[in-house]
Amino acid sequence: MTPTTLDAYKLMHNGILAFGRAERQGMRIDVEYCHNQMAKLELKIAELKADFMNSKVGRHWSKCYGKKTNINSTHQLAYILYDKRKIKLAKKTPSGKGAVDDEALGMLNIPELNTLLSIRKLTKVKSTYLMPFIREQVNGVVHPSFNLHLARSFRSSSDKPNFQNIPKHDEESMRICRGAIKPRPGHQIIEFDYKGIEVSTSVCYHKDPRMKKYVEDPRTDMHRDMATQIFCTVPNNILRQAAKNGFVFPQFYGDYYVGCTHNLACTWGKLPKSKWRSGQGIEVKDIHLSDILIEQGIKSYDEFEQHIKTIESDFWKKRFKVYDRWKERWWAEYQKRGYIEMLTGFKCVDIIDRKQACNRPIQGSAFHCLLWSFIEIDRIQQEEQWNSRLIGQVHDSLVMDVHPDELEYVIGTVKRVTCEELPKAWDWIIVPLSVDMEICQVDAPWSEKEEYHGT
DNA sequence: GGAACTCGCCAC
DNA sequence: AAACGTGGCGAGTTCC
Repeated sequence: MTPTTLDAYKLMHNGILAFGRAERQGMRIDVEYCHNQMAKLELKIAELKADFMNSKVGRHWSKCYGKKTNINSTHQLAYILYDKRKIKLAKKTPSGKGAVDDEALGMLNIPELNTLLSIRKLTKVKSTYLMPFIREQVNGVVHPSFNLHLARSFRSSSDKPNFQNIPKHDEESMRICRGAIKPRPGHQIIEFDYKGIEVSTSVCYHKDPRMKKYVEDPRTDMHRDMATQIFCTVPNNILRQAAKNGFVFPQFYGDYYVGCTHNLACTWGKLPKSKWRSGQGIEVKDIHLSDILIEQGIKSYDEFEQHIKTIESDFWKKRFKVYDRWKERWWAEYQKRGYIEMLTGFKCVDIIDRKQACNRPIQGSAFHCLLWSFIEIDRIQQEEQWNSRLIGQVHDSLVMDVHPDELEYVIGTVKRVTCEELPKAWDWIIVPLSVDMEICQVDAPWSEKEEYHGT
């Protein structure tokens, strides 16, 4: 039952064939829509650009660069802001120069820079998504590649066009980009995604009883508990999300309290890196975050950092101490043997550091769960000659183009394969699995997706 | 004229 | 001791 290297090989082999069929199937692109959206974006970008060039920074810029002024150039912008206008660096790039990314510009508090951020966002949508969709489509269909031989974590990657990074969280970008992707006529797009598959997979390695409980018992909620501890209040969904994306996942990936504090305070809590006053930060039930934390004796960013340091220590040394010990053992074993062995049968022979040694088996095996399911659903879809088709995959989710008459049957089959048959095939899976679903109406583009709870 | 680099940003 | 894991890719720039 424990997969061997031969099993691992077969997973790759069958995975490539299944992905090949999805690639050949491809997905419809509404080319006319793309052209219309691009025209709209160009107009908006031109307006915003005119605004910006009329501002103080904009005029200074064109005075320095004349005809060579390029609003897309980060180098030029950094030169104008930091060398010409002598603005104090808000932030540095990894190589130590003045940063001009979203966060850095936000911190400078110069109104026209917000215009620049809007321009960047729209330009990104146009040149990274809409233009490649048009470039890559053949007769209105794109055929994204899904690669199994590139990611060192044994995940997949996707290119030409990349199907795995289409905007989802920013509502406006999501609407424009996913609005271009449509099902075949008379069909509908459905996406199934494994709920918390990386956390579940990690439990299969370290078997931490407290994390196992969180994964097994639907009445418990790890992210909500962490949000309660971090923000010292009954958390709403925004704070829960903040705890999840600003603390829990970064901690799993190897971040530490300094980085997490920055995530939680600046990115999510909208709190400054200073002493806090009443009325700062996001609002939670009519109360500002700063007031909640000040009430608890956390009166400044530095005190919040100490608070998070304590929580980090509690997280690894008490709450999930079995997971913590597993990381030590796992790293020691890698150092001794020179490779790590995944529960899916893969040997990862590579020069890696501690974080990579602990992350790869988890990320890799979590993806292998999806891959196994993809292969099996692909097999059934052929054998039973479905009209519905697998068309893509995003690490922990699979995307299908389904005929409405087959919808209920497809959902039943996918749920059975992903949540029942997979754990039967791999007995190392010691936690229950579940999937969430998003579905679009017949003929509707992917932007119209909605959570689905039927059957 | 292309390779290689930096920076920035999208996804999980 | 140091400090976020895995990808793709566009745009600008520099080097050869």
